Amino acid sequence: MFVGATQAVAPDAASSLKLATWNVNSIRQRQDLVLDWLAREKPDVLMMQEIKCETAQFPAEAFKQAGYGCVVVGQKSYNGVATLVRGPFETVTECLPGFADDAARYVEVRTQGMVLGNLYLPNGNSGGEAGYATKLNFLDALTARARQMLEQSTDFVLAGDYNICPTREDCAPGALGPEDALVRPQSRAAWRRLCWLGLTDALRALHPHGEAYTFWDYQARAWERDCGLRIDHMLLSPRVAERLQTAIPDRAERGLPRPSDHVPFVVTVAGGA
DNA sequence: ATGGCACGTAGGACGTGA
Repeated sequence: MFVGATQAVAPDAASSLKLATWNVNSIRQRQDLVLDWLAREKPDVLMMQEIKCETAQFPAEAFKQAGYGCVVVGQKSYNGVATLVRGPFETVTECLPGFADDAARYVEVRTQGMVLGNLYLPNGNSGGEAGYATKLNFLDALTARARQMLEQSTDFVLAGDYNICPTREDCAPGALGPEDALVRPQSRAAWRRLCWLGLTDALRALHPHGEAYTFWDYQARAWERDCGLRIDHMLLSPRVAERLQTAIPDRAERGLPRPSDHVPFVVTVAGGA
């Protein structure tokens, strides 16, 4: 087979991999909305956060009928993550190595030749300084995990609700005070330490500037005023970053009835073949 | 500045979210 001139990599549904992350704010409240979205968008993988239920309460059967296998790490009332995968996969870990906390905030799967970490970072605004320290500890452990996978030459994506606005333009004017845990300098410094391992912020790699919010508060008519935040992210390891095609927050989802306060963030990468 | 909204746990308000 003749290999001709280099061709621009164009998004191609047949050969590209579609990955999504979405903080659903209770899967029991959002089940039908998520199923509708899956039927429309047909991602290969959906990483969900804040499912807010115990593992046994997760509607796994409904998603199975929609064509997805799932791994669920739930707990009562709060937190909880679940990853839906079309096609074969295996679970790598159901907790973040090096983070000593029983909160359900991390799950990792291997599929399509890469490791996909699904994470829900502590908000950091509750529990005083100890609560904030937990957020930084999680980021330290995540950074160590990323470093380990880089050393092993593993292709990976770290996706989820980071609860960090990386820069000023990721936070609408007046949306948060300067002391908020989502914008505190220490939070942003920890984000940069993670990125500086050599990871690529999928959204900013393709859209270096401008608003790309993924969250609008339920309060104060935040959606109507477009008073949003960019806090849901995907970080790509180097070889995955070279395959990056698109990165789009699905804003339309926020305007539907009874939405989550977060919208899906969708990234496509060229297929392995 | 003030948390005004939504969720789960309750079967009242309250903690949490960001």
